[in-house]
Amino acid sequence: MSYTIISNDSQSAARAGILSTDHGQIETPVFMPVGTAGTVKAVYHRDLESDIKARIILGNTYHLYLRPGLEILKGAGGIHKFSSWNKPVLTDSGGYQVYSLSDTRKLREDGVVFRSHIDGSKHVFTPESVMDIQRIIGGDIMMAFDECTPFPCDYNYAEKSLKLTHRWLDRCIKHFDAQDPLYGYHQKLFPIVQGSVYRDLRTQSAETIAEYNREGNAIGGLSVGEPTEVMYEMTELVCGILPQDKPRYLMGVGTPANILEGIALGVDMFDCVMPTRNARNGMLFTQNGILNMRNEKWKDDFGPIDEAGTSFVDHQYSKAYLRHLFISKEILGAMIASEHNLAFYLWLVDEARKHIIEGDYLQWKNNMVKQVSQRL
RNA sequence: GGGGAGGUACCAGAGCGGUCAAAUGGGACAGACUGUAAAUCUGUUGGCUUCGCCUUCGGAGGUUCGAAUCCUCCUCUCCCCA
Repeated sequence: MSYTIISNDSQSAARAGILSTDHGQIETPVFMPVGTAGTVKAVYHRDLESDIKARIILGNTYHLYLRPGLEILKGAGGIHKFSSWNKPVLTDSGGYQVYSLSDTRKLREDGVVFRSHIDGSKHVFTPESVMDIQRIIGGDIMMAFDECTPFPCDYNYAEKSLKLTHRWLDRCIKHFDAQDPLYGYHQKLFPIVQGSVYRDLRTQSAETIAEYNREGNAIGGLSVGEPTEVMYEMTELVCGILPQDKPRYLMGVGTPANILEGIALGVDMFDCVMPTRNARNGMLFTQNGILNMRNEKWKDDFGPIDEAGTSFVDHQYSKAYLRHLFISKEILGAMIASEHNLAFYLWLVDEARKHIIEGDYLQWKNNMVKQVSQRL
């Protein structure tokens, strides 16, 4: 895997690049649709590839480990073959589940004891076992096992958690480097910066992670409820420390505006459930703003879903029809909205890339942030 | 013609003398959602000058300090028998 920067923006930290993997090249900045359980919910792989133009998708260690389980994944020959997705995959480590499933897990030095949310059974995740599991899942990019700290989070806990995450990182790297991939293509490991909302902890973490000099680096523990300005502040701080020549991945972010701001701060990769989850709940993101498709005002709007949209769904279906589908709780509504939102997100990062290369990113971004944040 | 059951908020449907502007569903409307335990969750849903007041439980009277709840008549619906 290699990362090549094509263009650096002169007015911001934004850059355009190409990340190469054995399953293909990823032009950055990029948005990675989330496919937790081996599926980007409600979207065909066919559409993900040709209509949405997804360049890489996510899978989740915790969820795939519980279902279908390692035997099946191994038997299938990894997640690409199992799900018939031949482009790159990034697997999250389960560190987010340490946060989101905090009611059903116990944190220890060695690792985390989880209670399965499916059947209550007990499972232990250690940095080593999480590396092994991600080898079996077979993602092109694997993530270090960390604790995503909650917000708010007091300083003492944030510091303690950060140190644990760093010790785990060291174990992840040692174990990862001692193992070969199982399916004949390369896998890379990205470490994750933590440190909550504290500048000194973030600095310390970013410096620690920079020293490992891995193929890419991630920023975690943000977009968990902290003020947006704090998220930007931490991102800027960390991007200033992480290696310039390696891709930076801001985990779990975010809204279209968050992504555009993140790019300006030097982030190359994003993922978020928002375009898919919110789509299933009736929310559409467009370059002109946000729509709640359940709202009564769309009931007789027979115009296209999004005149400026790049997906076929934008022109094939009307707002009135899509509203009807949501009001009627028809599955097709979730499918159309998910496809639209993802196509929009991919369009957005693609436009960002063009403007970085053309040299007017900042100006374009400032205008676009205003547009996409409007409520329609 | 005879016998029986019943008419409650947008719909269905509890309530059967005061704690009822009226349970619960559904529908409608609005909001939330950021490395997915989410096709989920939350709020509102008679009116108003909204810590209170006014008008509501088929219609009209009546009993009572007090009625959606009891009585009388009217009216409408459904079921059974002829």
